[in-house]
Amino acid sequence: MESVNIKQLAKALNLSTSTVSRAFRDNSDISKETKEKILAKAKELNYQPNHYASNLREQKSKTIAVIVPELANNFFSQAIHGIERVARDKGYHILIYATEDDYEKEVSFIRHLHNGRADGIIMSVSGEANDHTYLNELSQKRLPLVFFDRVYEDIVTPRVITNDYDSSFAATQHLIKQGCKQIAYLVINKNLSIGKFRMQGYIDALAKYNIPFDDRLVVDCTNSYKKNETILKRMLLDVRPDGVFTSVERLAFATYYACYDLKISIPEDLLVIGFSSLEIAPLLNPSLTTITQPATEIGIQAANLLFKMLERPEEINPSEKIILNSKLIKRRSTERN
Amino acid sequence: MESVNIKQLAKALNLSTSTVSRAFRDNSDISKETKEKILAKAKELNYQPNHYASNLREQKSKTIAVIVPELANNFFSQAIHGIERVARDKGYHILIYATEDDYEKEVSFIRHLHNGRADGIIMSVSGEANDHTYLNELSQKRLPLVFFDRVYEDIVTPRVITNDYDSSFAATQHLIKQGCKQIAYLVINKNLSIGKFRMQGYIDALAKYNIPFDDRLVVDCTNSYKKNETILKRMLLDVRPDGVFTSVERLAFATYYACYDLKISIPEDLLVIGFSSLEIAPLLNPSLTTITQPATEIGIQAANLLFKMLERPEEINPSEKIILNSKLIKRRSTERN
DNA sequence: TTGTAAGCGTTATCAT
DNA sequence: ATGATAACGCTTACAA
Repeated sequence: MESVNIKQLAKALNLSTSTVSRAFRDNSDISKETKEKILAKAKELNYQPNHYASNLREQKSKTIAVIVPELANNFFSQAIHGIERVARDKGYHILIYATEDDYEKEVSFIRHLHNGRADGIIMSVSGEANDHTYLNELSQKRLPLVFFDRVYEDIVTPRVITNDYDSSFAATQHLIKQGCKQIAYLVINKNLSIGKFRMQGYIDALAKYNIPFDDRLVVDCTNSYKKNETILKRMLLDVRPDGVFTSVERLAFATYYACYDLKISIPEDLLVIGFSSLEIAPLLNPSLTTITQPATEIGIQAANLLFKMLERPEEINPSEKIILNSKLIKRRSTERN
Repeated sequence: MESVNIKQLAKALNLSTSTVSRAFRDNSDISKETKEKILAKAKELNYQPNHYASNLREQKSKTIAVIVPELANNFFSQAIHGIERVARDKGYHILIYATEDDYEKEVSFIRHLHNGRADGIIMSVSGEANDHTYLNELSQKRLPLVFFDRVYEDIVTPRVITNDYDSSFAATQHLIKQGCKQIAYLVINKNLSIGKFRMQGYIDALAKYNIPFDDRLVVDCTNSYKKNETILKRMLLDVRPDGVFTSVERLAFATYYACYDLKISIPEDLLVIGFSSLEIAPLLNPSLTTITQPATEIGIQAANLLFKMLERPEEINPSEKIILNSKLIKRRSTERN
């Protein structure tokens, strides 16, 4: 890159670098004339202030890092979309990191972000391990962090989550009211906060309606399509549930596929409901009853929270928690004829 | 951020900053002992070399920028996923920019990237304007650029695309062989290269089977759900096509919604085929026949191309073009009973 | 093998 | 209103 720097621009104008620099920041004293002259010449020579130099000098990067478990995922891509909008408005740049649910990667990303690359972090955690102390390094060094959706309960930092317990309760209750007695609960990571809260809602709803809790109906799934297929098919055949509640979108799809294969028809033989951010849930066969999280809004709020931390840290309560409501949208997959 | 810098680390070890610096880059001469001592202390003090200082010094950022029209989109999120994997392997960071099909934003992003923030750009263009000369500034300054999927034909730079013409031809031919005589072609931006190639495939396939081309069957859609609904419903009622070919995933969904509303049944009354990266196309009602682009692979190849440009620029032909094949996957939406 | 010192491109402080 | 200069944290000749 043979790009123009401030010195060359200054020389071309017979001015000092300080004057030129001032032209690019509004505050300082500078005559309108020279400022205009400078900006014109800058455009002509295609001058862009080098961000690395500025960042080094100013000790901030105008950049935030977003860490998510995966990118090719409706929920996260919508959330990132929300974050992007807010960040763009503020003139911030966004670095993206995907952990692929790998704890090592998560730690490594976080560690490396401590070098000034980003002014703050918005993260949905991988949840694959129990030692989150490395995160406390963040708070020591005051690199602001906001969690969204998937959080670590033992780390104190602002977060944006949804009313998972209530939604789960409502979802389970909905199945019960539709006549289900044997409701399977599909989960990927029971240890994750989200897994726990969602599961508790399920358990409590069963209890409320005096439906006995059955171990075999709580199904631990994985991130592998194939394994899930095996696990699910076995469960569907062995335990014969009349309802399935999936704590994660992907598992609802897996259930559909399994049912197609096994000629179990939804909703005649089995009712299905799931957490999902899928916009085309109405187009599924049958249309899928969902608990829909306001994914974009979650991203927006998380970003707003982070910027509040950056701009007015004193106003932020470290245990601030924004809770948004998911919506239960009833569709054919839970309709009793 | 009160983080440790190289000076403090050096002082803590009674060494010079240069020695410490050397410990973090493999090439230089340094004794194993001191190196280990340094790395140990660095870990203890949680030292991370400041990237902005390094970047400034080395004149490179180990960062690439990815510019896409939208984030909450199957195709782009899969492509970004592919890019991410490659970049991560190379130790690069990724900046994300969404143009929302706004030409101004595209220009602004590109312009601002000329300040050293990124070493290269991977972009799928917005296609909203005809003046792309600003992009030539890139090649003057040698900020490497790779296009993927949506490209500007008049800019010479490496690109990764799919065999759009062939796929379109095949899709149209498929509909014809299924008995369609009145095939609508739904497009969002006819001027975009992708729009053109895909449309040409459609036109040529019609010609091959002596089906007259009908203006009214080429439907210009927008990015607005509502407007598309109106446009589509009117077309479906007025022109009464027996087949619909959508050049973009979203328009296939729009067609489904419109058909549901109008009680037009797919595939009995209307066959539908569309470009789409939707992984759950088999779950739609009816399952959707798709031309599926290898989205993740496109991202991977685009990233590989960019890194080749960065690492061995002399080996790269500026008009290099990688063409990947999409797959026509037949499903219920184009089945004649 | 290690240390010294210059410089990457900016911006802030202090003069003028 | 403008200019000179030091400093941000790091890397790399060059010197020792």
